[in-house]
Formats: sequence, structure tokens, C-alpha cells
Amino acid sequence: MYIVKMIKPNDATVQVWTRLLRLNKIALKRVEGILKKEKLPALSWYDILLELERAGAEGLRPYELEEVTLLPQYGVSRILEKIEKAGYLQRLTCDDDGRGQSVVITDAGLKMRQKMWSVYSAAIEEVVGTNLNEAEAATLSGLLKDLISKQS
Amino acid sequence: MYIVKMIKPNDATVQVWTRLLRLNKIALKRVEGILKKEKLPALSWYDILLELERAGAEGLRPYELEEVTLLPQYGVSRILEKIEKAGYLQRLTCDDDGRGQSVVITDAGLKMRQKMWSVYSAAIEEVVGTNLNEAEAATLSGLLKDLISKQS
DNA sequence: TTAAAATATATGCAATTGCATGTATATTTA
DNA sequence: TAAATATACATGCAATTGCATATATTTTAA
Repeated sequence: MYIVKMIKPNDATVQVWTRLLRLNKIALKRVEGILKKEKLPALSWYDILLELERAGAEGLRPYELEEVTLLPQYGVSRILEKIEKAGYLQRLTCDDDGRGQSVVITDAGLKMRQKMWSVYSAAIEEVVGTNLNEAEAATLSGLLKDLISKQS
Repeated sequence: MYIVKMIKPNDATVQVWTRLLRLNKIALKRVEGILKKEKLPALSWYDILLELERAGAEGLRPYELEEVTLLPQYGVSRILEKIEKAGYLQRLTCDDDGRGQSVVITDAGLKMRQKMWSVYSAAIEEVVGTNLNEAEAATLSGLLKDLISKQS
């Protein structure tokens, strides 16, 4: 039986939490709205396409996409199905593992990733970039990184 | 016709964006997981209950909840229906506006809000509080606040 | 080696969400 | 003040998500 020191969060901690959620919600809504207005796929597609582009010709296994995107297993399974139908990726059978598959981005997928980025990046600049100077961005980025690294 | 300077985000800006999304996802999953494990309602219920508690006997109109929680109109409509069924709020007809209603928290709702907070606050402390010192929390909180205030 | 356990992926079904629209009332405008 | 417009809220239906479980391997252990 462990005795766990259960300390209540102080005000600053609660504010960090509250504001993190709020900023995320507002910013995400804005950026996704911009993508949608441009008739582009949602952000989750972008995340997948970017990872696949980075992975190159080797491609990635679905379970690897799961790890890197933090999507649930069934979420990856289904989003791949849709992106494949749109022609932006291909699923190759996996030589060394009969259960698995290798997912590879297509040329159309590369094009779409780039097209999305031109809109997405402008949205990021609008929502974040124009509102922080260099030092602030560096500080914020660093603090977020630290927090992320500490999430077990 | 406006000429808009369309600047690409610098690396720090993109990192802020990426990490904001990532931290939010990780932290939210953890906290909601804890609530669920304790068989408590989801965070969206907490947000509503807290606002109603703050509003006191007057209660709030659904459209006011919409503004403060950033939920879509139909989302508020439906969550109120469920929370009401659970007995944590009451909908009163609105004297001065025949279209509307006044939403008031019940005693059971107050109890539940408190019960949720005991778990929720511990989760916030675990995810945020224990990973930031006073100065860091203040800095992060401040930067998030600035960014929020600048979202049109 | 063979049986048991673990891993990789898919999917049926229920719950939730989003969109579009409906109904009722209030406000504005001609 | 009557018609037009706007606001407040609800809801049918389609799309998405979550949960649980299925299937097909692969890996481990007896």
C-alpha cells in the first residue's frame, strides 16, 4: 500500500490547464474551418500523409502510424481505408509479416500534402505566428516540449 | 482588393502549433481516462456544471452556455438533455423570452461537480502541476492567455 | 513442436457528432 | 402594424467515433 501525496493544483496550474484546452479548441476550430472552406481534407489526413512522406518508399506499418499520430488502432484502420480510396496512399502486403501491411504514399498523395500545407501553414501563421515574437515562440515551444516529455 | 502579406510560419511557430496539439491530445486522453475509470461523467459535463454553479440561482440560457463553452448550439442542446436526465440540472421556462429557457444546477449537480473536481483536479495536478515549477507555470499560463486573447 | 499467448489489423454495432433544417418567438423594417 | 428578418432551441439523418470482438498471423513457452 502506497501513501500518495495528493496535492491539489495551485491556481497557475489550473489556469495552464484551462487555457491549454481553450486555445487548442479555438485554434483548431479556426484552422480546420480554413481547410474545410478550401475543400481540403481534414487535419488527420495531413498528419498521416506527412508521416508517410517522411517514411519514404519503405512506407510505414499501420501500428507505426498509430504510435506517431496517437490515433486509436481502429481510427488508423479506417482513415487509411478512406485515404486509400481517395488515391493518396497504397497498401502493400508485408513480406516479413503476414499479418501486416506496408502503407506508402502515392504521387497524388504527395501533391495533396503539399497543397494542404500551403493552406495549413498560412493558417498556423495566422493563428500562432503573427501573435508571438521570436522569444515568446521559443519559450512557449520549450515549455510545451518539456510538458510533453514528462507525460509518462 | 487587399494585398495580404502571406508569410510562412517559422520553425518555432510550427513547433508551437505541433506541440500544442500534441500536448492537448495526450493530456486530455489521460485526464478523460481517469474520469472514465472512476465512472464519472466526461469533461464536457463538468464544464457545464461549473458554469451553472457559477451562475447561481439565476441559471444560464443555453446560448450563454454555448458562448462560454465553445460548444456548438446542437451540442449544448443535447448535452443539456442528458445532464437533465441524470438529474444534475433543471430547465425552467423563461419569463422574459418565450423562445428560451433558464438552466439551473440542482443539488445533485452541485454534488457531482464537486465529486468530479476531486478526481479532475488530481489529474490536472498529475499532468501539469507536478511538471512545472511556479515560474514556468506563470510563464506558460501568460503566453497561453496572450495567444487566446489574440484569436479574433 | 505444439499449445497458449501476443500482435496486427478489420469490423459490427451502439453512441456521439455534424449538418441542415424545423418550430416558435422576438425584433426590425417598410 | 404587418411582413420580413433574426434569434433561440430542437431534431432527423448521415457521418464519425468508440467499444468490443473477430480473424489471421507470429511469438513464446511447455
